[in-house]
Amino acid sequence: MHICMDWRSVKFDWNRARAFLVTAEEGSLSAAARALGQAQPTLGRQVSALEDELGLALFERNRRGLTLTPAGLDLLEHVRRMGDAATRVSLAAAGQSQQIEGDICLTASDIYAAYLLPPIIARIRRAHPGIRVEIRATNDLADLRRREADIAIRNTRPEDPALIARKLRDDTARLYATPGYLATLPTPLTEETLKQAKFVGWDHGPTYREQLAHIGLHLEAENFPLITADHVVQWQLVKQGLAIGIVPSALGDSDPSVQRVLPDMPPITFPIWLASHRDLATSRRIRTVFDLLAESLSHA
Amino acid sequence: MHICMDWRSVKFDWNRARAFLVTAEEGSLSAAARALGQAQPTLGRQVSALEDELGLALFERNRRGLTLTPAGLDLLEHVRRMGDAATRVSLAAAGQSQQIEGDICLTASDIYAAYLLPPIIARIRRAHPGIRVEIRATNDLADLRRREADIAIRNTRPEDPALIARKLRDDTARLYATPGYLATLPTPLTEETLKQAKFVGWDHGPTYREQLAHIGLHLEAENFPLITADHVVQWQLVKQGLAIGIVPSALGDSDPSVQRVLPDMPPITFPIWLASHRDLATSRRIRTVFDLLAESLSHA
DNA sequence: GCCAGTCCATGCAAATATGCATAACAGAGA
DNA sequence: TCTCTGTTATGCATATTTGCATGGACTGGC
Repeated sequence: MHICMDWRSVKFDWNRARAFLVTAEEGSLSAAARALGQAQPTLGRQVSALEDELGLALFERNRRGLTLTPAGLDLLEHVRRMGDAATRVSLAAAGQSQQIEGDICLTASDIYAAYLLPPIIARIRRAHPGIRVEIRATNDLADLRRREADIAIRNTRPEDPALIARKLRDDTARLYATPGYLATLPTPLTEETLKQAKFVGWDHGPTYREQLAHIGLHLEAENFPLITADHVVQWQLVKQGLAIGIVPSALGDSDPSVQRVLPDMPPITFPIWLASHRDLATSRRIRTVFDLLAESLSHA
Repeated sequence: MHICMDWRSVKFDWNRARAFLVTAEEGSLSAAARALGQAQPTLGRQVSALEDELGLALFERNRRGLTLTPAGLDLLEHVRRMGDAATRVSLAAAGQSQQIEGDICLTASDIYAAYLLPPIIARIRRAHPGIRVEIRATNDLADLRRREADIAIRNTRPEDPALIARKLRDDTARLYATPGYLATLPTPLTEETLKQAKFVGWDHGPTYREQLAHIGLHLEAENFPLITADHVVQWQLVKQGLAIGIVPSALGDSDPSVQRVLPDMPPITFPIWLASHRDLATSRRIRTVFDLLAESLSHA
């Protein structure tokens, strides 16, 4: 420790710096307020107070919002570093926490979150009522480095070395449709006649078709009149009898309103991975949930 | 900007992190409160609140003070990074400031601060009444990187590349004593007979004697019955007629109560440097004071 | 041209944090 | 042993900050 360290440079209100950071990153006071769970006037006043404190205009106030001044832009760079350090503080703190009680945030693809996770969440809640679980259902990979979630369930191998990951098992998905829809197709149904059927697709690109080509189904763009990146919507469309869709076997088989298309066709297989930030692994709560998830998910 | 960045990891109260940092660095809540200009209960409550927020014990509360827990120690490391970033924010902000009004902190050796600086400060205040000047009189080099001061007057060449430095001129110091004291010495006074005189020294080490050896005066430890690192005290001892001391020529010559010892002896010379942090050079206020100091100090 | 949706600024009441005064306690030194 | 200086904790009155409910201004779509 320094003999007589003075904290002149550290005396300014750090929360105001945070307000500035989030406002600048989010682009508006209102958005920042939403992100931070505070009121918009609060953020506005905090930013103004910071400007007064530093004697510096950080934003230019237009009618239509705020734009950073050059000074603000320069400062933002430094405040970002502060934010990064804050993230690491938070990570380390969560990792140190040995309490079972507290919040935990899981992320999974929408369909896993909707149909696979709920019974497991119930089990977690039963075992540890002190844990509050937040579920982030999204198909883009949440950034665990930035702590957008504590634990992620993914279907690809996480490559980030900052993460610890465990492969649980391989899951399978198959083609499903309602009997009503299948009746509209030519019989007998083969991989060849299936080319006249309609499918629900992921996206407009070719990746989905390539996936299907893997299991011997060569389709064209015309086969995909319905496109949605949301798997739950996909599943509901299939249940409505509008098209054939790829659905996780566990979900498809458990619903009597649909049946497998070409039951003898090999399924699509994909891995189930569980991932968490390395620094969080020391947290008792996160460890507990991680293990419970692993245990629950690994046997199909 | 990320599509839907969430600020979960940034939501915790940053001021509490600051409270923790300063408390840990200063060693006690009271010291931290003093350093931060807040009340001790405030710091205590902020730290407690942080502990609650993180669900983590950071300090062990003894009756006699606080000691970091292992978790606190681990966290401190990360919070330090936040503090460093905060320092840089402050530096950048100060550098961006184009206001003349505001605070500025100078540092100089005690004797320069006491006898050289005041008239120059008066000049600064006359020219720019909006500037408030704080003077940090200390003989250890203030750390400009940590912004313990904005501008430093030093007698050695600043080597830190983060600083901008300007050599103003060489200053001289000579041996002074009161006529009364000199009368007690053998006559005629020569470099040889001077070996029987007493001197005021800096420290117990040999550096002071080496300085004197440079100008042809070879003395022993016995010549230094008075030791003080404080030059102002040194000067007062000389004026009391207790011993011979090295005093900046400007100061010694201006005081009729003392006179040069061996007037023909070459003076000790040392440079006067002005230094400031590179990031601060863009500040109009600091630039202004820097230039004023340079102008005032460069002609003897 | 109007309407819905977005943004920021301001007034005011309620919640929150702060500072002061004080208590209780531990060690150093006379 | 007693004082003196240092620490942290607590009660309470006061400042400060916050959130809610507005108002005003702009954009884009119909």
